[in-house]
Amino acid sequence: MKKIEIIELKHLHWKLFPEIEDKLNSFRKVWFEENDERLWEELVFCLLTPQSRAETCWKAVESLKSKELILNGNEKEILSELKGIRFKTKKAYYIIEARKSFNYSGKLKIKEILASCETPFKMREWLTKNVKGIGYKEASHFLRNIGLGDNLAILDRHILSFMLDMKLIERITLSLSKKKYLEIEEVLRNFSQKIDIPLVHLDFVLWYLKTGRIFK
DNA sequence: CAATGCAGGTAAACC
DNA sequence: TGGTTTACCTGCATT
Repeated sequence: MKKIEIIELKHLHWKLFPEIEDKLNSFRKVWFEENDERLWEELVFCLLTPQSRAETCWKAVESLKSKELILNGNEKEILSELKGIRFKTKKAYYIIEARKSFNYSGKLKIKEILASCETPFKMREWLTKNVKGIGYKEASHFLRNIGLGDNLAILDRHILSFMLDMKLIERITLSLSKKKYLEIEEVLRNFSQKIDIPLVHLDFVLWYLKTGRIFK
């Protein structure tokens, strides 16, 4: 990716702002208007995403839905729908484990549990502690996708290499501990204020710069 | 074509 | 105890 100038970022953001807001509003509807099944689909998607293509993961989620396996399929059945997804054996296991942990006498209870956490920040803590396969990056991704990610950073490889370019961080480490994640997130939060682009918008702006598209 | 390198992470093992 | 390394596993681009 070519060197990005801050002025260019601001300009780009101004141009993309309405589209990004539309997208964010559609995410917000998930939390405020949709049911637990819909939240579960997003969580499954985020469990599949690491090191795999978003498009392939969406197809897998759609396939699980259409075959009515996403709520009831066993590990083997779920696995059979995860074609093309990296670490699928482990991910099928994570999906089963997560579904069990949200299951209260046959009913999924995600919204209620998250709501009891009170803030998105605490929800993220809860998710990383209680859902195997979900770390800070994917928890932030999930919360963003259901409309609660306004003050969270999704520190993926692209964002980190951007931060490196901008000299916001010194190096990219192989894995981020909780402490490190929160530190770097705070740096990006401050940067987003400085350049007057909301933290949750930054991800889309950079993605657009790289791919020419808003949606990911 | 085969070999190689490396992706939009996380948990667990390892000092 | 906490930072660092490794296993997980496959598709795809590059050589």
